[in-house]
Amino acid sequence: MISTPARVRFAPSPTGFFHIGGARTALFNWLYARHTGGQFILRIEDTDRKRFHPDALQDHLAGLRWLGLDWDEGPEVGGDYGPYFQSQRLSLYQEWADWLVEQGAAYRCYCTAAELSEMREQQRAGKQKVGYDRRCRWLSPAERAAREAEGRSWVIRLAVPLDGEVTFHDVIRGDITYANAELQDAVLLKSDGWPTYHLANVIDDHFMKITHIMRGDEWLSSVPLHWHLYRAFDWEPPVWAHLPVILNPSGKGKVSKRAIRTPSGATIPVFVHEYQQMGYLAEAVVNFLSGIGWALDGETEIYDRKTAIAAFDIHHIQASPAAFPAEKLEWMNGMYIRQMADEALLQALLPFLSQQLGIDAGTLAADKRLHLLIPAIRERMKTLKDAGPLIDFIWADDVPIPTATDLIPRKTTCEQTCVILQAIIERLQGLQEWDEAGIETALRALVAELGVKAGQLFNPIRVAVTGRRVTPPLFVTLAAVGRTPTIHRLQRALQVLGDCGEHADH
RNA sequence: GCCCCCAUCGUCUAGAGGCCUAGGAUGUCAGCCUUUCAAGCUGAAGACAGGGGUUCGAACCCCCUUGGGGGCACCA
Repeated sequence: MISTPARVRFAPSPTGFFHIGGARTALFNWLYARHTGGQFILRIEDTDRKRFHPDALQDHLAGLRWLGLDWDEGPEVGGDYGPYFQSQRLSLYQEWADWLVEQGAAYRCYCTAAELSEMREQQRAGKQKVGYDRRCRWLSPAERAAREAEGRSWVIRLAVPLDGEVTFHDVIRGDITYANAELQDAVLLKSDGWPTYHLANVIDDHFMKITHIMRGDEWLSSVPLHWHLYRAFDWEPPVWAHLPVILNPSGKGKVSKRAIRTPSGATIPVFVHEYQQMGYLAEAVVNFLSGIGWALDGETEIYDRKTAIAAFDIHHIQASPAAFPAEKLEWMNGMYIRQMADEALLQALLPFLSQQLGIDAGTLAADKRLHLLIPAIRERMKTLKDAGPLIDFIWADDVPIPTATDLIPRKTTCEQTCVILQAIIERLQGLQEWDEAGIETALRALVAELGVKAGQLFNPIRVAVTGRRVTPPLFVTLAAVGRTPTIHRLQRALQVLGDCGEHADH
């Protein structure tokens, strides 16, 4: 497919942390830029000084980098169309807002917050439509002069047409028509001289030569306003593509800014850095996110980003909202973990294990037991966080003393278990090499010699040595635990069983 | 309340009028494998919201209803 290089942007506002829904928007923009051989631009929309959060910018940059969504222009990399912080472009917005006023396409409004809220109050009381009544739009030059003389502050509002309608095109949804009468004379420049989103995004997209706007569907209703702005400036609007919102997994309501709620009542985090901290792989998250609102071919679920880039098509993005498929991410992350090479998995695991086990990462990296265990636990993990609880007993000074109930297999008596354990101890003590293969050979031979079922012999060992009923595969586990602790714990289990009279019925 | 958008298995999706007795995935359930738990393999149940049109023919086009979502700030 031949497409002209697109210039697209991701334009987060540093008022909060990088949200998983924002990551999907960023990803789609990035995929489209890479697909067309164009540019992915990162622009920081920091015009809300009240809600500014000092850590938000770094959180976004770190999150994008973690996901591997590299930007061609923006913070820390620069570019020919900067600055890429709106707070550094204020004079540009002011200049063009003034120009609009000169052209008669916008006007100064002197209403105070108190006046506006009183107006809304009255509208509600009178069951009228709530919205700015344009009282300042019709002010005479003398009235304006009077207000300015009073030293009243003002905002600049767009003078939208009072009748007629506007029809614009959205790639994903087709033509959409709004009646101008439904539109507000929106504020373009605030009284502090800072622009609102409406003004800033139109001006920046124009001067940054943005060709396609891909953003959340919550912006759809402000497009008519933007359309009028483009027309007032006599600028060509970019192509609009409004992405479907991501809903809660229940399908009820937009995913919140704080936590995702599952039908079972559990909550799932929403920030990109939380997914990283929870042990999700960036590649899995990217793969997963690409499948919300878009599909590679309708068949393939696991694919790398190169494949996604090659196939990404803006025209095949779904228009309907999608519930966040949380269980699918779990599965997919597990798939990615299973595909990792031992060494790569080990490296990915180190920070998590180090924290969970309280052991220095360097020490862990050099620990042969960990290397032994990696292949054994890989398919038991859904996230990188799952490894620790699976193997922590290896580094524990001691393990819980098992109960007789746990030690004695089904359809086996206490006496039989004791006999089996005794035989195991002797056999393991006499083992030449303490490694997985040697242990397995010896124990399987013992199963045959004693004429018992494999489980009758293996399960007591598992419980005795690890204190758990569920563990990684037995032989590699024993190899990792080591001979001395293994024998010791087996002997201790024998003591637990002690006088079998108490457990005779088992 | 007003405006706009949306509507395929529980969920993510394929489907651009005949390839559809609707495909894939996840989740669920069952069987196999098996030293536990997983993983893996096999199988099962599971959807075109409803009603009208248009057409020889509709999941796909139009209308209505219903349901869901989004927006109505000197926030983005």
